[in-house]
Amino acid sequence: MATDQVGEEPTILHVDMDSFYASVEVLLDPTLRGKPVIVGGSGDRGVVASCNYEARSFGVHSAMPSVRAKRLCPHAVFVHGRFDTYADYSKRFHEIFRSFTPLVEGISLDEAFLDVTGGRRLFGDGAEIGRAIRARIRDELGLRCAVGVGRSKFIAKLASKAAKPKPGRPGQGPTPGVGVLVIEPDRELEFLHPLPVGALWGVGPQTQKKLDRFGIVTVADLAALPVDTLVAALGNAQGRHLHELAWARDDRPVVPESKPKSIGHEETYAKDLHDHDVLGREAVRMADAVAHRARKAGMEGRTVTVKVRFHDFHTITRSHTLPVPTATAAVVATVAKELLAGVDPGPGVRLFGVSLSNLVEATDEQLTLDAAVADHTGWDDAARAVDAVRARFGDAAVGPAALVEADGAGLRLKREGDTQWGPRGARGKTDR
DNA sequence: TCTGGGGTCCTAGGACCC
DNA sequence: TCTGGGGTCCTAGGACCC
Repeated sequence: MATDQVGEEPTILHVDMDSFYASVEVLLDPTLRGKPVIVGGSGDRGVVASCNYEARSFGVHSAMPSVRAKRLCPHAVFVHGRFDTYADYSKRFHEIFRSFTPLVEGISLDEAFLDVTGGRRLFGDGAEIGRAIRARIRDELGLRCAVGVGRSKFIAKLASKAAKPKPGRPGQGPTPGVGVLVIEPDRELEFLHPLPVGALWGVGPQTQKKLDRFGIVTVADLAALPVDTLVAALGNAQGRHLHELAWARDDRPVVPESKPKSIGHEETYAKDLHDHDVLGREAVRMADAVAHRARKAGMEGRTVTVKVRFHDFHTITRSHTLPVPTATAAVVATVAKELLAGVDPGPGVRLFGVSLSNLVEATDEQLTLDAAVADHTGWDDAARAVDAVRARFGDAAVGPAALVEADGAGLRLKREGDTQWGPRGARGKTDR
């Protein structure tokens, strides 16, 4: 029994749904079957979030501007994403995953890693589990997926990609994939080294450009480069990481259920905004959404960040860290507006966003305070909550931040002896 | 071609503390 | 003091992923 676990290679699965959002849309509206379907914004500034194989056969792919997708595939059906619905489906196939192992790590709505090392005696080897999962997802949900199996997350992910169908020519169906692909430990390098470097996790367009200068095209080329050279070119963390990956070394564990580190909301506007007041109202709306989601997640955060993207795509962020975490919309909005005061929207703002980070799990006291302030149920409740925080964490926990105070138009954040707190970004740095 | 919205992680400089 | 060095936190930006 013990020998079964000791010295054994882990078995990791990566499950990747086939064109997930678009497939769910076809499922919910069977008249779409057989037609090219594109999920995403259809406006001038929209992009493709997902598309089915009928659309892909015309060269459409995720992240492509919708304007271009329309040109490539004029008869495509555009649908707006219904992310709550996708999340429901995601929950359902996660339940299927969890019937094979508790070690399930979702990396997006449509992808997950499974560590099935402990379940092999019960359910069979990786390939068998992969086939069982595919069959259940097909039979119970009517969806398709590809499964990669390997000794590590990274190999499993590359394997699932290789197991997927390939888009055919326009008007023709896709070439079916193998569905489940197992990469045995002794075949890893054989599988990995011929792939283009861009296949590696963490190699995007910018990194690719840098690697081009060394004449690196394949993973084998990358593996042949000394680590020090790579570190000099890409920095310490990325250089070492990519070198390890190029030799198929990846010991990152499958981690189920991790807490979020930030919660944000942002929007690209159909027409640029130029007006400070309009932006201020947007800040309130976004702060509201962010605070609501934070409370729902049972989290609160100390750092509020605003993000502004100008018409020319130049993007800036301004942030401020509070002494005490919050999940109160009014507080987040106040900080966001203060930060915004140091930004000139004159050139035209195409995107604006608010996010909350430095997250911690909410304490009961803080939630009571938030609720009291947010609902205006009464300052007595708020004061009691503050007292509770003081009693538990000391004066320092609430002293510097003091309270949120109603003042006519809304709420203002008060800090001790502070006449001009707020964006320190206003200390001479330009926005360009 | 003209670039969404949700995130994660890394880097680098400065402040501050011991 | 002609000034060390490490650690941690904050801010801003950038690359990347799905």
